[in-house]
This record gives sequence, structure tokens and C-alpha cells, in this order.
Amino acid sequence: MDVTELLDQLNDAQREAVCAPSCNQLILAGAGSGKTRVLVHRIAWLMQVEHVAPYQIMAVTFTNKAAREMRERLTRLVGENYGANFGRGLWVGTFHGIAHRLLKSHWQEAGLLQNFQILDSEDQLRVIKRVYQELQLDDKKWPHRQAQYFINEQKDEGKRAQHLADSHDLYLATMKRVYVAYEQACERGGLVDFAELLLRSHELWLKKPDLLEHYQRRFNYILVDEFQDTNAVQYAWLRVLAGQSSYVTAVGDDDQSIYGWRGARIENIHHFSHDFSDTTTTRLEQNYRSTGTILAAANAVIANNTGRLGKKLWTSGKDGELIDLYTAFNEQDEARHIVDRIKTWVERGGNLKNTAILYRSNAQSRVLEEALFRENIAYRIYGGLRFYERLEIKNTLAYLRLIQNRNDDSGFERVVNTPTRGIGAKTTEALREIARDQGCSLYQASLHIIANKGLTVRATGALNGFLNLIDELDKEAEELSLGDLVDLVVKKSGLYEFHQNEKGERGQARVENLQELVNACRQYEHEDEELSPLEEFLDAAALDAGERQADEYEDAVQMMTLHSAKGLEFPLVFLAGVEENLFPHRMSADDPEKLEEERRLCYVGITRAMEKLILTHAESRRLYGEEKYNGISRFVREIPKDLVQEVRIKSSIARPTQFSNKNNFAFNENADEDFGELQLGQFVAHNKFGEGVILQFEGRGSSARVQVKFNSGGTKWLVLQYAKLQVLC
DNA sequence: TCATTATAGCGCTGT
DNA sequence: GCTATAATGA
Repeated sequence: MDVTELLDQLNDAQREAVCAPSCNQLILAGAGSGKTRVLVHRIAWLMQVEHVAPYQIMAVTFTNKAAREMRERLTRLVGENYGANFGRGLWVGTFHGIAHRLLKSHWQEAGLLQNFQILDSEDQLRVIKRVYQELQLDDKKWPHRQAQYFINEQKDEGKRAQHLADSHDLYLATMKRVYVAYEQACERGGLVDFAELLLRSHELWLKKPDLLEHYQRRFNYILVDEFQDTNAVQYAWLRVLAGQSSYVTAVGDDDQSIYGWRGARIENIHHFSHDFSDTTTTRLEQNYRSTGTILAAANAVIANNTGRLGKKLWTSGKDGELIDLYTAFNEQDEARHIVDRIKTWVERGGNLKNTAILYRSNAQSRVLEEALFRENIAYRIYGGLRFYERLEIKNTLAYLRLIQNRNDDSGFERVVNTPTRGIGAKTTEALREIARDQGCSLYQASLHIIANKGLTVRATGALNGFLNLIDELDKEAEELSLGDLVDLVVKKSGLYEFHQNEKGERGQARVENLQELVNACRQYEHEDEELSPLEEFLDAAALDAGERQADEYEDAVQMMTLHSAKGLEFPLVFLAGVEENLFPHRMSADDPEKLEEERRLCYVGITRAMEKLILTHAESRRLYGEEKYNGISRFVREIPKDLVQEVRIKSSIARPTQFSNKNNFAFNENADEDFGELQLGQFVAHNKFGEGVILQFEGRGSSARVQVKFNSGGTKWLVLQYAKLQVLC
């Protein structure tokens, strides 16, 4: 490719970053400012102009999706010049993926078992539960989750159990005990959790200077995306790897740091220019995504945060439409309104896939989903239960892991009696005891107990059946392709049949998921010659969050949390549930720092929108099984008034102003049924708001509602079905 | 030992 | 409201 062509598509600031002489670089890139483009072009520049070899470059991202996208764009830009070998030397991956790769190559030096397993957070919790039993700790006093959170927090900070000072504080002392025992359990079982991947590979380098030197010499250029999301270990890892001779390009946006709860340190971006010598800083502030109105709103909201590096997005484009704000009666009404707006959008020629509904927490998705489903609008939900975290999938993977490694205790425990085959709590308890005494795995304990006739005839038969099943599958594994093997595992283990017999839609969905897993395995491309396809697949499954690409091309409404929306953009965006206690979340309301993170989340949400942004909130919402009346989010108030227009319902039924004569309801024959004995001017009582007077009627059937002016001052629309108004005389 | 039912506990974000 | 455990009966 021609160099001019490489630079033509860039603005001045972008070009400055792309063509910078070799140095450490900090690129502060606002939302929609072409961050990925700069990264990709920078790599292309290094390769084609500076003649840096691909194997000297490492590009690090946070999600698999981002890594995939970068690789694709890079291939498109320079791939043809390098041919099929293009992907070989260049490392593009997530922090976790790269750390995993290193540990796989140097398991011995890292002090791991060769076939170590990656724990996802559910697996991790299981291990912690086992540890609790061992230590005889009360999970009521010290919840499992708290221990999990504690351990991960320590690891994210680079701290091992041994680094923790002994404390007289009972909580800290207990957590330390759990941490110590947890480390031992992982050590024994060859288990590695997410945080461990990073911590372990960091330690590997400190422990083996010659290994470090090898990689330092190799990777002269390291580029990191979403730098504001790095945690302490990742930052340290990076510094060590870069050493004195490599150049680091850090791209990030302090205003989009939304993973503080996961250990991300916004300070890393502040410290960068101190810690990496001769850093040049570039700001990308021109936005190519959103309208002027949307940007003005985003800028106004984020301006309320303190300690920012400072950045103001601007666009040369049009102001565009105002931001809509819809106040719904309840969450049902909110969903209805969103669906209506989507229908209008489509009628005017819009695509479903160009619209996104964003929300703070996954729990909000259900009502929205139902409303879309009722209207036959295709939708796709991101996140939530991930594919590889589903029960039936994890069970299948457990079988596969056992095939690969009999001593995988977590897999053993998971499926020894799934589907049920007569190996109950009593038998497994016996196995566990032997395993503990002998310091062996549950599989070996099984062999042991059978040899010593330590079980009833029935239990022995059942256990033998299970062991034979695994052996048989293993034997078959040599002959079969990965896809066929998984197919066989699913059928022979009885999982398939088990879920088929499960009643209801749930079983159906699970069967489909199993089929999908088989499909995924059939299509899985084996890359690394040193690993078996099964081995490679299992590792990939553990690291892959399971964002499937195929569906991206499907024309469907995109639904996701604000967190998973980062990095994406859509012409039409709904921000649902902009209410206090929900967004900002009530867990964050008291802590100024957490509140600022919520605000950044809001900033992320607003800047996803390209053309039109619609905010919705509900006056009353069923949350955790309770009716809540949350006020409108403070973030909405932070948007200048002149950028927002309130939309009232585009009523399908004209709103009658006179109710003196009930015959006015020509278009609403069931009005009597719907509104019963309620009349205009009727005094009513509500158990939360107290007494008031009815001002207006609207809707029918389940959406029949009345506007009430309460003596306490406020005026509210109430859905009759939920409000349970008492008629006063 | 299994399957059903009752109860308690817990709520966010996710590599 | 949901899930994960505990208690119950087959």
C-alpha cells in the first residue's frame, strides 16, 4: 500500500500519532475519535515505513472482540503485502489471552502443571466453597462471594497471600486464611483463575530474567488499547516487559474508565508519562460519530467529574435532532414506548440492527425483551448468561476435561452424577475423604475405593460405569474429529437425553445449546500444532466470553448493558431506566468515586449514539419484587435543558377532556369496565402517595391509567392495574 | 438415592 | 423474582 493512502484518511491529530518517531506514546482518544483506526494505522506505519517486522509488535486489548476486530482491520490494511504468514509473528490478543499463551509455553518455569485449567468465576466460587468446608468456616458470617471478591482484589493488586500482613482484625485474618487455602487448592489441582493468569506471568518474568530478556528483545513495540482499564498487575506487567528498550503506545480515555470495581486504575493513565520516559502525548478530540447535540450533552455530563485529564469533543457535523426524554408510568410502559419508537424508525426506513437498547443492569432486559417479542421484533441480547457459562455447556466441557485429564477434580465433581446415575452425596463424600487423606485426585480415589471394596455393590457398579464411560470416550477421541467427539460425548453421557426429557422450554433451549456447541466444535479451526484440538478448544472456551460473531449481521435490535456497549456505536440509541437507584446504581450513590464512575458510564452511553438518543425512565418500577418510585436520574438533570425535549405519549386514543357524559367514550366501549366507578374529579387514596384527585383518563384494558393530583403536591400517572386506588367519597 | 417442594437469601457491571 | 440450598416423601 502507498504511504499517502495510509495517511490520507486521517486528520492532523491522528496523523501526528500514527507517524510519530519511535517513542513512548500516550494517545488520549475521546469517544468516537477514531481510536482503533489510529492503532491499526500506527501498526501499518511501523511495518511499512519503519520496516518493523511483525514479530516485533504486540497489540493488547481487553476483549476478544476488540482483538478480533483489530486483527481483521489490520489484515485488510496490510495483509496482502505479507500473505498468509501475516498473522504468525504479530501478537494481537487480550491481556488474559497473551498471559495464557506465555504460561502455556513456559508452564514449567512458571511452576504450573502442563495441563493447568482456567477457572471462570463460577468455578472459582466452587473452589472457595470447598475451601470453606475444609476450614469449617461459616459462610453466613463470611459470605463466599466476599472471599472471592477479596482474593481477586488482592491478585489484581499483585498481592499473594504471603504478602498480606498478619492482622488482628478478624475479617482480614479470616480472609487471609481462605486465601492461603485457596492458593493451595489451586496449586494441587492445577487451577488458574483469571487474575492468576496475569499475576503468574508477571511473576514469571521477575523470576526468570533470561526469559524476560528474550521477550523484551523480541517485542520492541507494544500497543495497548483501552489503557484506562488496566489494573495494577497489568500495568506492572507492561512496564517490566517494555523495559528500557521497547516503545509503548497507550491509547485510552480517562472519561471512559468504567471497570474500577474490577481493579482498573484510572491513575495508570495519569502516571504513564512519568513512568515511561520521553512520552509524547496526543489528544484526539474530533468526533466522527455523533451529532453536535449528543456531544454537547455528553460533554456537559462528564464536566461534573473532578480530576479529569481534560478533553472536549467536537464535531464538524450537524447539531442533529434533540434528545428525547420519555417519562413512563412504569417499566411496562417504558418498554412499550421503546417498541413504538423502534417501529416508527423502521417505518421510516431504519434498520433494526442500527438500534440499541442500553441499560444499567441485565435484570432490566426481561421486560424489554417481552415487549419486543410480543411485537415480533427481532432482538439480540449481548452478555447476560454467556454461552460457555451455561449449565449444559459447562457440563459437557467437564466431560471433555475429564477425557483430557482424569485428575480434573472440578470436572469430576461436576458430572460424576450428571445426569443422575446413582452416585449420590454419600459416595462422593467418601471419595472426597479418601482424596483428602491420600492427597490424590477424586478419580484416583475412585479407583482406590473400588479396589478396596469400600462401597455397596450398587454404588460400585454406578461408579465403575462412570469411569468406563470416560475411558471409552477417551479411546474414541483418538479416532474422531473434535466435532464428532463432542457429539458423541453429549449423546453417550446421557446429557442430551437428560435435557430432552426436561420439561418446558428450558429443556428445549438446552438441547439447542448442545447442538450449537457441537456445531461450534465442527467449525473450530485448530491452530497450534503443539496442542491437541481438544486441548486448544477447552482453553479457548475458558477465555472466550462467547460473543458469537455470526449474529452481528442479523437484522435485530441490539440489547446490552452499558458496560458491554463500550466501543460500539449505533444510529439510534435508547438509554432505558435513567432513574436514581438504578442509574446511578444505589450501591454507588454514597461514594463520590463510585458516583463518578457511574457518570463515566453515562458518558459512555450517550456517546454510543450517532444520530438520535432517547432517554426513558419510569415513575414506578417493579424491582426485586417491590414497587419502587425512583426519581429521574441526576445525570439527566446535568444535560442542558435546551438539548432535550420531553415527549408525551403519542396516544392512540385521544385524551378526552370532558368526562361528564360517559357516552363520549364512543371509541372505548369498555371504558366502564376499565375505569369502574372512577370519575373525573373523584377523590382517591393511594397507599404510597396518599390522597388525591383524578385529573385525566387514558388507555384501556391493562394499560388503563389515570392522572392523579395528590394533596402532597405531585401529579402522577398511575396504571390502574397496579395502583390499587381506593375510592373515597 | 432421587425428585419434588419449601424456604431462605440475594440482589450491578464481566475478562 | 429468581436461584440454590434444605427438607420431605417415594
